[in-house]
Amino acid sequence: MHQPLQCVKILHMNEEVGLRERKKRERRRCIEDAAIDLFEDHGFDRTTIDQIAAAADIAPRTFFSYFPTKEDVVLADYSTRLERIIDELRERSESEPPWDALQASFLVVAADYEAARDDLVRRFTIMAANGTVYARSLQLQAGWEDALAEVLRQRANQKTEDLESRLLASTALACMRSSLRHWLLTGHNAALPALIQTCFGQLADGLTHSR
Amino acid sequence: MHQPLQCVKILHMNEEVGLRERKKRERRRCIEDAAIDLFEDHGFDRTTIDQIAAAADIAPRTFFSYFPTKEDVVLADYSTRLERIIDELRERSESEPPWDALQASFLVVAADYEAARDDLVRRFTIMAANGTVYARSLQLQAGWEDALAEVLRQRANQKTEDLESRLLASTALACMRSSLRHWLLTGHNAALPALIQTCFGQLADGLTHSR
DNA sequence: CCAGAATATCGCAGGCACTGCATTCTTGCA
DNA sequence: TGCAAGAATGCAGTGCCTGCGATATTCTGG
Repeated sequence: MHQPLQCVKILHMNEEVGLRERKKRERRRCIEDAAIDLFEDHGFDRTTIDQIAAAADIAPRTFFSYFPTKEDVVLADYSTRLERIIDELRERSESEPPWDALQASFLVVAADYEAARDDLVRRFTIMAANGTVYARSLQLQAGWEDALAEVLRQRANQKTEDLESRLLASTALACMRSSLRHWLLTGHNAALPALIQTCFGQLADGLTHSR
Repeated sequence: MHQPLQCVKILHMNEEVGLRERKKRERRRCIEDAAIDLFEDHGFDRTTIDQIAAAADIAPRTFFSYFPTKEDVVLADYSTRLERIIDELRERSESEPPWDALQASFLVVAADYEAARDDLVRRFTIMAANGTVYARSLQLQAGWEDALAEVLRQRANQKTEDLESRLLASTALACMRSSLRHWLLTGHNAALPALIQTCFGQLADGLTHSR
């Protein structure tokens, strides 16, 4: 119904990236860079919105039209990556076992993590050092857990919220967090996808035979 | 006052519960009750510290000598329960497989949850309805995950932080959250320990054969 | 029982994140 | 070019949270 119309609109926007849209993206990036520099130099807590605004050459009020909270500057495109996992999962065959589908979906995005390695390490380092930033990231992950569980529920033709889908989504995210943490702590030299695969594999085989 | 001096002294020496300590606990409980009533009636966001203080008959400033943040009133004794899981895990034989030990430790505390059912349901309901409270609970859980992983690491005689211990701790907490959520959504009629056992069992057997 | 030590409560001033609203400026389009 | 949409800004205000100094309460040793 609205599908054709939407396509036209999207195409139109992609062809002509107006000055307005371009400036908005530039400024957003500018705020991110300025903020992350300040966070690294003086710490997250000791950096104020006013300081970020000054460094990014915007009015303090303007900051909040780009990011809802100070924490979200660090997480920024975090959300788009996780949304991609969900898209990936939706496109996979329903005949595939749910855990396999989850693993495959996470691995696709994990490969991208390697590409933007340095930038991600900076952000994750700030996140690991500050409780409120980490709390915010967990809060966002809770939202994605809901979305993941919902997709899994539909795949299994469950009518109501079921424990199994929730558990699968929750453990998948646990795999991701554990892998990311280990990746950071070990100097992010190992391949992230391999770590994730290890975690998913462990849970696939069962934890009774662990160790 | 009405009691003989000797009794007071004996009580003090044996239990160390002076008037000071007793009043502190009473007031803490009083603040919790007042706050939770207000949260239920007007919502967490629409309740201010000043309102809580007025209802609990204390100065607003005093609130923060009992709770570090507004969110923590809802979570209150949450932390002591999770600490008990860690104590339980420490006392278990090291020959026991880690996942079995984790399951047993969580089940012990889950039984207590049933005892304080109504109070917990009130708190969890507020938590489920408010993002910042849930975020705070996840932040606290992250701390317990660290502690759990550390105990598991020592059990396995690992020298440095290892991926396996972290994954075990993380998935165990995922089991707990999933179970609690399902318990709440289904009208908290089912036995919580049974739900937790289901989750742990699923992961013990392996997720490849899921569904 | 009573001073002084230890500790709790309280009031005050202030910092900072975040919001709503009204105004001004920039950009897109006819 | 002129007008409508949207972005940036300034301002005033709310509310959480903190440090500090003053006051009140409880504990302890004599």
